[in-house]
Parts: sequence; C-alpha cells; structure tokens
Amino acid sequence: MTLYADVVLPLPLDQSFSYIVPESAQKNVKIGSRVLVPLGQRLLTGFIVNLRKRKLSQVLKLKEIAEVLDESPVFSLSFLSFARKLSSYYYSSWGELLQASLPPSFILKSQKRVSLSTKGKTLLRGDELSGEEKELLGYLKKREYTALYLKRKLKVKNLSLLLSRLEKKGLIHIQEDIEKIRQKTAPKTPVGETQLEMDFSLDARSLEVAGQITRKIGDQVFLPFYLFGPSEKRESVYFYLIKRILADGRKVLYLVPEITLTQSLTEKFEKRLGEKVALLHSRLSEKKRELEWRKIKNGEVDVVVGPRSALFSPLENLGLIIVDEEQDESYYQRENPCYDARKGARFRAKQEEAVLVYGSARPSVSAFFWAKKRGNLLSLESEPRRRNVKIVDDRKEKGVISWKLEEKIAARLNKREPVILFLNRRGYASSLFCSRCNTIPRCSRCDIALSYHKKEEKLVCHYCGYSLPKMDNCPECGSRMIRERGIGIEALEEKLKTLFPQSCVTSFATDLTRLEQERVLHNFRRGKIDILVGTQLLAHQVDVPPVFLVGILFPETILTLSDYRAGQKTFLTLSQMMKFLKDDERAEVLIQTTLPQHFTIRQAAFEDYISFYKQELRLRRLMNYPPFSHIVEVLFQGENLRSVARKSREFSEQVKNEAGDIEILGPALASVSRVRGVSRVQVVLKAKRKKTIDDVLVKVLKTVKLRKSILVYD
DNA sequence: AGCACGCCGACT
DNA sequence: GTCGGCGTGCTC
Repeated sequence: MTLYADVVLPLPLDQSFSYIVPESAQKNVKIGSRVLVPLGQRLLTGFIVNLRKRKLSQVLKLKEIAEVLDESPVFSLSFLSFARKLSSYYYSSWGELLQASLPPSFILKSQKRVSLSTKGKTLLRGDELSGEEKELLGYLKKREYTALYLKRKLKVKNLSLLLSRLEKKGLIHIQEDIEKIRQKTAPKTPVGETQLEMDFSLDARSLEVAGQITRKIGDQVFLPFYLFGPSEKRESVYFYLIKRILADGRKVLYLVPEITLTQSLTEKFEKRLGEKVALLHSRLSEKKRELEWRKIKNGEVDVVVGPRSALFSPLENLGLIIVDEEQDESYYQRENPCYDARKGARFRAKQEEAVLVYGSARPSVSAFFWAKKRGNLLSLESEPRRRNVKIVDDRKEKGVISWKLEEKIAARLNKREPVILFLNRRGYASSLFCSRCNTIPRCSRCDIALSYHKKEEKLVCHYCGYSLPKMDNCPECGSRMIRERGIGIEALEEKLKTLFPQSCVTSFATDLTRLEQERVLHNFRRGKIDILVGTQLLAHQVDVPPVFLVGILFPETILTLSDYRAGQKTFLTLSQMMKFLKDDERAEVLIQTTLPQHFTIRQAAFEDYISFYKQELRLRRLMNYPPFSHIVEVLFQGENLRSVARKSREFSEQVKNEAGDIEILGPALASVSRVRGVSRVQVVLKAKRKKTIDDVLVKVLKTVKLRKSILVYD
C-alpha cells in the first residue's frame, strides 16, 4: 500500500505539498521529520506535517520523496501545531517558521555545478557567442563553478535562463548535487551534579507573589501571569519559579531582549543553575548553534536562555516560559518570517500547558491592560525613588547645549565625575540645504535626506548606507551657501570639545564597528572618558557604570513619528536612558526639550508608569487603537511605484467589498516611501476583533500577488 | 521563492 | 527576424 506525506516547504506559501513515501522508507517515516523533495526543477528540504493512506486528489500526479533525512523527527507534534498557530496569526509561512527553528545546517539545498563541455571549449575560440555567453564560458575555462558563485561574480540579470540556454546548446554541463551534512550526533556531555547557588532571598511580597503562582502549578494547565516590578525583584521570583519547575522535572524557557545577552548574564545563569543551561543567540557560530540545538533536543538541557529566536528551541516537557522585559520591541521580528515572540510564548505555553510569566517594570500598554483585565497581574512593590530631574525648555535657549546643562556638566567635570549625554541622532547634521535655492541633497535610492557626517566628510543615507563626499557647492544652483540642519551627536561632541577643551569627549553610535564600540565602553568603565555622548544604541547597552549626571537632549524626536505607539516608545526610551543615573540622591537628570509640558516626557522624567499608562490608555481608547482593536499593516513593495500603487488599490478595494467591521486606512505611501529603490505603499486595517480581519485578509491575499510584508499589532 | 512560459519592443 | 525585457502563474 502506498503512503502519502504532506510536506511544508520553506517558501512564502500558505500550503503544503503531497508526496509519495518511497517503499523503502515506509516503515520509518514519521511526522516532524525532514525530507528532501523535488519541487519543479529544484530539490528542497521540507517537513512532514501529516501522513495519510489515501491521496487527497485523484487528478494530481504525485512525485516521490527523494530522501527522508531524519530517523527521529526534528519536530514534535505539539511543536508543529504551535508553529502553525503562530504562523497563521502573523500571516507568515509555516515552512519558513519551521526552517527558522532549526540550525541553518539542517536545511539542505541543491547546488548546481556548471562546467564547460568539449563543444563549449571549441566554440569559445570562435566568434558566434554573445557578450555574456562569452564571459560565462571564459570563467569556466579553468575550472567548474557553482551557479551561486557565478551569479555573484557575473552581473547577469537572469543567470538561470542563460545557463539553461547554454545547456540546451550543449556548451556546458550542469550537475545538481546536494551538500551533505555531517550527521554527527552531539557527544553526550556528562550531566554532573552541579553546586547551585540556591539562596534566593525573597522579601515578603515577592514570596507571596511567587506563592500565588506556585500554588496553581501542578494541574497541567496553561497559567499566564504578569509580574510588574523592578528587575532585581522579578529576577528573584523567576529563579524561585525555575527551581520549582525543575524540581517537577519540567523544563524552562527564559526569553530576554536581544541586547541583554552579555557575558554577565551567562555567568549569572551558570552560577545559579549550573551546567544544564543553554544559551542561544544569533551571534553563535553555525557549529555551536547546531551543538546547542542537539543538546537541547537530547534533553540534556533544563533551561534555555535566549532572545526571541530561542522561542523555537526544541525543549520537550516545557513547564515554564519567562518573557522578561516584555515591553522590549526586539521581541518582534519584522523580517520574514514575521512573528512576535511575546505572543509566540503565549501560544507555546498554551500548547504545552505551561506557566507563562511576562515581566517588566514598564509593561507595554496592551500587555498591562490585558493582565489587569484577565486578573493575572502580580505587582511587586518598588520603593518610590525621588530623583532630581530638571526639564529645560529648549525654546528659550540659543545653542545646542542649554546654559543650565553646560553649568551642570562643568560642575561634574570639576569633581572629576563622568557625564553621559543622550541625543538620538547620528552624524553631524540630519541634512544639508542650500540657503539660496533650498535644495536638500537626498538619497537617489531612498526617499530620505542624506545625513551629514563631518568626521568622514560624507553625506550618508541612514536607510541604505549609500554615501557620497560632502559637496562645497549646491548641486543645483552652484552657490556656496550650504547650511546644516538638525543637530546630530557629532555636532554635540564638537560643541562639548570647545566648551570643555580639557576633557575627553567621545561619542557612541552605530557608525562605530562592534570592536570600536567595545573599546569606547571599556575606556568609559576605566574612567578614561569624561563625557560620553550616545544615541539610542548607548541606551541599549548594559554594564555601563552609572553616573551622577545624565543629560537627555530632544527626547521628543520619537514623538513625532506617525505610529500609535510613539508615546510608549518615547516613554520607554527616556526610562531606559534614566537607568544610567547613579542610585544616589545627589545624582541628577537634565532633560532638554522643546516640549517641556508634554505629558509623556514628564511622566517618564518622574518615572510615573501608572499615570503614563492611564493617559496612554485613554488615548488609545479614544482613537480605537490596541488594546481596543487589532491593527494589521500590509506593506506592498516593488520596483515601480505604478504597479505597487495599482495592486495596493486593488487590494483595499477588495477588502472594502468584503465589508465586515474593518476600518481601512490608505493605501498611502509608507513614511519612507522608497528604500533601496523599492517603493513602499501601505494599507492599514483596523478592527475590534482580529478574526474579522483574518477572514477577509485570507481571502483577499490569495488574489493579490505582489511582494508584501504584513505586520500585526495588538 | 524560483523557475518556466508567453507576450511585447529594439536591435543585428 | 531574434534577443531579452518583465508580467503571470505554478510548483505535489
């Protein structure tokens, strides 16, 4: 009897493909295994998601699975179902999500090797070949190459067409092979008894909270909680819970924001939890990642710590998922496959009937709202801190640095105390302009003004990286009256150097390489830097020694974004910057802004999360933004604006026809309407219930075909 | 996503 | 008359 397998492939498609299971493999195939299957001209690595005895369609001619790659499945049934749910929630492809869950080396791809035939060799000497044919064959004279290599080396637009033409003419040979992976199993690391640091001192309230959670553990049900409180207290509750779950023989997944992944965290976990902790992150080498994956799969690991991608680690018997710093946007993956690891954690915890704990001192508005509403909010008290915060009205100031800030800096420098300043704008000036004809140099591939970087004497596009030397004359009218607009950190650094010539001033931004960044931080820790000026990148660093004076310049830049979360982002960024302040009553923050009365800035300044939340929630309710609605943003992308515009209009028309209670915004040009030569048009859908959008979108997306990405907010 | 097919303009 | 551009549609 024939056996059929439903296979999903890592392609942006919402469907599976059926294949015949070869006779020889029938006994051993299992759902969740990787297979090599032919699709069109290619061989792809897919995943079996179902096995059946009867074929689904009588008309379709099925192909056979080329090879079953696993003896034991890489995915469990529950993992498959979790990934399926996550992918459909975010309109991403199941197969792509599954692919992302495995170490890259687990995905085999066919490789085309191209070599010159004897006929090709003789023809190469003649004159009957076109330019690009000659170029290609010329390459192959010495040795054979892979198609991928040739594609990169030659700048031929349609290489596959050229290759198949030449093959038909008999000038080249194309051989297709699969790169074999080493099927080495990870050596079992001896699981020794580790001396754990188990003395987690919990204060009365933390113990009470931990008790509220642990009392409910045991009946194998999905248990969600939100832990609201300062990080040290959250952490001790986490460790208490981890201990408890491990004692039950279940495993733990601990998610942290991308940037928190530092040496210190690794050490802390190893000290507290011993060797059975695996750390996963994107900077691990391919080999190391594979090794860690196998260790987890083999059940040798009890706790996995990592950023959003760790959500997919192959832990079985999962009892607890922690999502710390829940408000952090790095949990949202915006590249395909798109997903939000916070929501993903919820799906997975539900699937595994595990405890789910979100934690933050400054929760995202939506999560806090739902935690309150669902009654699973647990508050850990935090002592209100009185901090010296001064808000300076910049509209009354002349220079970049207000005299108040200058005075404060001078006072600190006199005491030989370092200062940190934040300004969230890279470069020297956000743009140049000609004061005679008002021309602004813009990027040729993006719809954005070029930033002026003085150190390199360059104009740089912050979207695509394109740069050109700074011009002295206006490219339009030739006048020499080129001016700068918008102060960046280079300008701030320059100004500080003239104000405080004795001091060491250094700036910290993405312009620096990782190594240079490391060096700056190192120097700062050793007290070699008096004034450190940074962008948001600096705000994301951990292990920066706190200082007595933090200056925050123009935090309102984010507020002007056309994003319903602009308020939340501003609040969070400001809060993050204020963390660099020493916990000392003499320490002070100075916020220099053109919006000194703005409530978000004031609430952040005075660390008043609750009133920020109330204000923000009121606004969201008024505007029908999440958590009171669901927003799905569809971004259409394409080389020429005409077709992108046409498709997006067709799309929104169809959505309108499907009616439902959907609010449609757009189509409109995205805030940056062109990036790297690709035009972007967006349509935003808003509805009370997500299902309302889903029902319509699933139908409409089948008919509108164009490169697009879909972002879901709730 | 890739790849084939098919229909148009512009070049030997 | 062919090449090669891209728009459309399919892949078990």
